[in-house]
Amino acid sequence: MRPDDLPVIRELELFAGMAEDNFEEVMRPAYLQRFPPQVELIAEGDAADFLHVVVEGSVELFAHDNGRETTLAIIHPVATFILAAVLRDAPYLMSARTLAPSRILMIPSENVRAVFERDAEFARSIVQELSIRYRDMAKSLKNQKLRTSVERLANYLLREYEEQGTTGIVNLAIDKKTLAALLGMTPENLSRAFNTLAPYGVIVDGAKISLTKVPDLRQLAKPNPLTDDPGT
Amino acid sequence: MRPDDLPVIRELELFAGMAEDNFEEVMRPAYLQRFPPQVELIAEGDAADFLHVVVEGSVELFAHDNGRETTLAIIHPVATFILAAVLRDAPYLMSARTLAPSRILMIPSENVRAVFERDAEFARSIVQELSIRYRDMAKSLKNQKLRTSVERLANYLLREYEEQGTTGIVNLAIDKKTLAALLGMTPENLSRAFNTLAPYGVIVDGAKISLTKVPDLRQLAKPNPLTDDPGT
DNA sequence: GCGGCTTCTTGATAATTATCAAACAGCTTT
DNA sequence: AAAGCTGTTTGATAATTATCAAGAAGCCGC
Repeated sequence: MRPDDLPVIRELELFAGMAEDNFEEVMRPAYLQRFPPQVELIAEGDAADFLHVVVEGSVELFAHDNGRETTLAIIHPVATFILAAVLRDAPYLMSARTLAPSRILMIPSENVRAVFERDAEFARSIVQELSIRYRDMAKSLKNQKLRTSVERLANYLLREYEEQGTTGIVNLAIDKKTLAALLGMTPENLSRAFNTLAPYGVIVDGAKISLTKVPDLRQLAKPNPLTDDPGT
Repeated sequence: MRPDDLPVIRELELFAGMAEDNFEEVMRPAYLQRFPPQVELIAEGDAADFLHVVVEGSVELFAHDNGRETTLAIIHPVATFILAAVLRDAPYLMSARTLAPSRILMIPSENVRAVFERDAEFARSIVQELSIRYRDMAKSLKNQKLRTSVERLANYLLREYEEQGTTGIVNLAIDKKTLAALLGMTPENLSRAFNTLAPYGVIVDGAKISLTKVPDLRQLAKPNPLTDDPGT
C-alpha cells in the first residue's frame, strides 16, 4: 500500500470516526491491488471474504438471472461495496468488475466484523452507510418500477448535470452499453431514447451530451428527491 | 399496550440481544395502536418520527412517482419497517398502509437512536436487520430488471408454495390488485399471467391457487436463491 | 332475493421495450 | 491504407406490457 493512500481511506465516512488503533487493526491485513479494466473482482454466490474499497478507478456491480445480465450500480472512489454481505457473512448477491484501471483495497471480512464488535463509532458509521445503501437501492427500485426508460434516462442526465456542475455539458463516464444496463434497457433502446429526448434539448456527441433546454427536460423527467437524490 | 405483547416484541431479532433496562427505555415511550385496514400510517416525504413494528395484521409499503403507484413490500408480523429512515433521521422514501386490521407498535425515533448509541448488542442487531433489508431490496431489483412479469409471478408462487408448506395449495394473503403492484404489473396483466401459467399446473380459484405441476412451474420460473430467498 | 358495490377478468388496441440484422463510426493493427 | 475490432446506431419486426372499455363474479346491506 502506498503511504499516501491510508489518509484518503481514513477520511472515508465509514472509517473517519473510529479509534486509531482499531483503524490500524482493520488495515494491517488489508491489501491494495491494482487492476486493469474489465476484471471480475467478485462473482455473485461467492463467499464474502473481503470488504472492498474503490480507491481509484470505478467498479460496476452487476448480476445475472435467467441468462440475462443487468447493472445495479456504478461505484466511484472513494467508496465501499458489498458491505452487507460482509456483515452477514453471506454470499454476494452481485458480481463486480472494474470499468477503468482501478486500485481496490481489500479488507478481510473477519477484521471488519471483529472491529465492528468493539468500536462503537465504527458501528455507527456502518449503520449510516448501510442505511444510505438501503435507501439508494429503494430509490433504484422506485425508478425502475415507476418510470419508463425515457424518463429514467432524462432523470439520469439531470442528475449528472447537477453533479457535473450544471455547465450544460454532461460527460458520460461509462460507455453506453453499461449505461443501458444501469438504466434497465437494451443499448438499442438507449440510442432511441436519446433520439426521443432530442426535442428536449439533448444533443449527443459520443460521450459528450449537451443539454440546451434543461427546463424542458426537467418538465419531462419530473425529478423527485425521493427517487433521485443519492446518498441521503 | 397489552402485557402479553412485550415478550413477543422482545423476541424480535432486533430486540432479542439488548440489555433489559435498555429494552425498557426503548419501550417506555412506545405505544401500540390498533388500526383498521387501508389506513395510511406514514407518507413518503414525512419525517421519520417513529420506528414502526407490525405486531399483528399486515402493512403494505408503497411509493408514488409521476402519478403512478407501486408496492415495494408487504410486511408481516412481527417485523419492523422504515428502520433506515429512522436511523438516518431522513424523510421516508415510502408510504405505508395497513392491509388488514393491524396492531402497530410505534417507537419514537430518538429513543431508538439513543439506545443504539450505547447498547452494542442492539447495534449489532440493527446492522443485521439493515443488511437483510438491503439484500432483500437488491433481490427485488434483480427480480424486476431480469425477469418478465410471468416469471416474477411464477417465482412468487413458488416462494409462497415453500413458505406455506408445499401442500400444493397457495393462499394469496393479499388481493390481486396489490399483488400486481408488488410484482410490478397491472391487475389486467396479472390476470393474463395466471392464464399463461395454466399449462404449468397453476389453477386459480379466487385467492386459492393450486399448483399441480410444480416441477414444470419450477422449470419455467428458474428460481435462484440469489434473487428469491428472502431474509438472508 | 335484489340492488349496489368492489374485485377480477376478458377483449381490443396502443404503447413500450426487446430482438435480429445490418450498417456505420472510431479505433488499433498490420 | 486496408483489415479487423468494438461500440453504437438504424431499420424492421416481434414480444411484452399498458390502457381503455365492458362484462362477469363475488360480497354486503337491506
